[in-house]
Amino acid sequence: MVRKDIQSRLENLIAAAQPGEQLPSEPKLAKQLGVSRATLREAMRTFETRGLIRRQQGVGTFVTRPSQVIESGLEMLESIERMAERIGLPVSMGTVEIQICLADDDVAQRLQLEVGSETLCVSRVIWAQDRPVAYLVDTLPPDVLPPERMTADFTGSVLDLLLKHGDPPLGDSLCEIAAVAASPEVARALHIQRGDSLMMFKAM
Amino acid sequence: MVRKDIQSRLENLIAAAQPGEQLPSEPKLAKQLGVSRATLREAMRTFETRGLIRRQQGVGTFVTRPSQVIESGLEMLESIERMAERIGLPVSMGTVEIQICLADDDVAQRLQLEVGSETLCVSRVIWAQDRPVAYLVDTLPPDVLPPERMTADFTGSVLDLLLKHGDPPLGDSLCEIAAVAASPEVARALHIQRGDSLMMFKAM
DNA sequence: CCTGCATATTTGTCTGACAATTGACAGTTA
DNA sequence: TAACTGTCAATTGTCAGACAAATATGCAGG
Repeated sequence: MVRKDIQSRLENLIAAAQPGEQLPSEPKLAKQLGVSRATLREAMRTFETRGLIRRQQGVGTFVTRPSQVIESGLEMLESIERMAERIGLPVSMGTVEIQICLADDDVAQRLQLEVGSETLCVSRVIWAQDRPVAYLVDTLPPDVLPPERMTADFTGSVLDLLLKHGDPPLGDSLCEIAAVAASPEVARALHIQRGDSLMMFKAM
Repeated sequence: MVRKDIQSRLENLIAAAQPGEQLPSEPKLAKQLGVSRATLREAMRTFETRGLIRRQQGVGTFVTRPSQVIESGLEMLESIERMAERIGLPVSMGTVEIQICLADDDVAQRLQLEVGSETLCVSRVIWAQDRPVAYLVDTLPPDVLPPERMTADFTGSVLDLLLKHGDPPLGDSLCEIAAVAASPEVARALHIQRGDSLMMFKAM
């Protein structure tokens, strides 16, 4: 249980460090923790995978700002952009895909439409610091929003748009999230492993 | 760009493998990919961190993709813990509340029970770093689990309990998450403002 | 059938070395 | 002076081989 030990010690070290701070070099850290450099590197690799540190050859290892995904849990309804703005994270939207979908059974019932009627499906990937953080699918009844407004300059979230247009969103809006296996298309868009479980947001 | 290369190749290899399948041993894989074992291990460590593989000393490396749609509801809790773990956030469970609820229309239909029959409702708050991130409600048919086992020492997740008792997870478990306004009781438990929007997990 | 026990296999860790990249600094030149 | 260049040190990335630890497997003996 050597690696796990130094992993927790490293965790504390990283947690105590300021964002952007440079960690000691690997040989120093390895000697300081009493493990070989290989073991230290494997532990460091986990933190790099988790996005806690950034390593650059010839420069050093630096502590990055911890992701705030968890904290978003309660304010999920708040737009991701707002959240990112609050914490100062650069967020960009990836490929925006707008399709006309036919309402299936479930959608039709929730939106009080007829099965097979046309709905507006807006799907997009949201990036934060070169990492995909969300794959968002919005299903809208076509009369809520004219499509030309979307295609024009669509930078905000659907929620923002709805708020801007004065529609009462909170009354009967429903957000359903399901853990689904990433389809090949989604996996490619997100650069994640196909089959990875991810959260799918179905907001109506 | 050696590690990244073999990382993508490994990604394909893992994606093509069946869940539970054993990968070739590290020396073989390293030779096959043309890298040293240390480099291979660092790449493998990333997959282990992401939960795609499981390694056991003396046994081997196995692909552990939980692509089962079953237990999707219970998986949600696991994904929260895993997500938090990936970011390095300590997650704990708050007040566990167990009630006998009467199945309403929706619940009865999903669990294939009669409307009004008794069900076991387990609700609890999940904390991550002193912040409530989820309010989770599990509804179980009463014959799945005797209540006295719950009240005794309930520290793990429902999933742990079910697995421990050897009960096969129901084939059509469902997880529904809705954004609801916090009721006064919930608001008090969460120490948030009444009326705040939060995510409610309904797992069956 | 079961119980030890030796053995092979596999992952975990260590050691030392070299390669690749980058930043800093002194030296050179227009 | 300002810009460019080459050298050097520091740091991460990769490599090779070895041994330790854990586990499964087959075998002998009860």
